[in-house]
Amino acid sequence: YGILMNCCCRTRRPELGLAFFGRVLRMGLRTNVVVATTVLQCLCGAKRTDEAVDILLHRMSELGCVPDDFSYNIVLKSLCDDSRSQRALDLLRMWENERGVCSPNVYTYNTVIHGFFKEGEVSKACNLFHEMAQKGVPPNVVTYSLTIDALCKARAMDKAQLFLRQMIHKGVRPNNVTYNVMIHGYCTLGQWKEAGKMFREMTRQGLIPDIVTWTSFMASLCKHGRTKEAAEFFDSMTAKGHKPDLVMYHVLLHGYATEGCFADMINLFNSMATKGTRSVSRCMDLFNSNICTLQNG
DNA sequence: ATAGGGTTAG
Repeated sequence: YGILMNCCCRTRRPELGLAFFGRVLRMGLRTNVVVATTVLQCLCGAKRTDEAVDILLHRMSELGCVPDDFSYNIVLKSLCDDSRSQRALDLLRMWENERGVCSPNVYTYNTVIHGFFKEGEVSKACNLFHEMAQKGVPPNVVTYSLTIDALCKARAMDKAQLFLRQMIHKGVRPNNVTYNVMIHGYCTLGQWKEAGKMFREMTRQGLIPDIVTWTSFMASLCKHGRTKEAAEFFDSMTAKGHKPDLVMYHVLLHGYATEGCFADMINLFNSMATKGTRSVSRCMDLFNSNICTLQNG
């Protein structure tokens, strides 16, 4: 019945899963941590976080199963998504004090750090960043990436750059996400030259820019009144058979709309039905030449 | 079974 619960949860019918779970309990069937955690996922997916907290803290032990790290992390994420990261931190503290079989792991810290950054609680996020390392949970590529992202969004590109160097120094390899947030940060500020540097560093590491790299590049062009260049980039992409996704269309459509290019909008709208491929790896040279053009112009 | 990146509308 765990599988059935999971289905209810994933098909966005949490109430079905919960009703079913209630029946299972009334029938006197035993449950275990995995199934109980699926119930937590159901509740959190239905934005019923408080009930999930209640089950986590009280009902699970009544049912004879001890919450594990997955159970906690799912509820913590839900609290953070509700912009209640401080409540999440309180729960994390309770968990630590229980001194049970498991303790907060890298997922836990990443979840709450991300929550604090999202709420603008920068110092609380930074405190946790330092705390996790002290407690023997080293920050990983996700921790660094979300921290760098927060710095970029605060327009603190120098600090973001320092964190990037620090992670490399500590042996944590940046990935696409890491470089994408850096490139996005520089492009947003119109610092095309710096963005180009990041792009080259990224490819030098053997990383292949993806649809997110291209989309944020195009969006920045549009925001700087250079929709025409974004459109050219887009056209050369599609001409090579790469299939843009919905977000990319939105970006360009919005760019056209802003500049009053309604005929182009209609054309693009009609071409959305055209087929293409998903691969974007061959866009690298395109991006490179675009960046070069921008630097020279 | 859990964590991070791109867009728009209002």
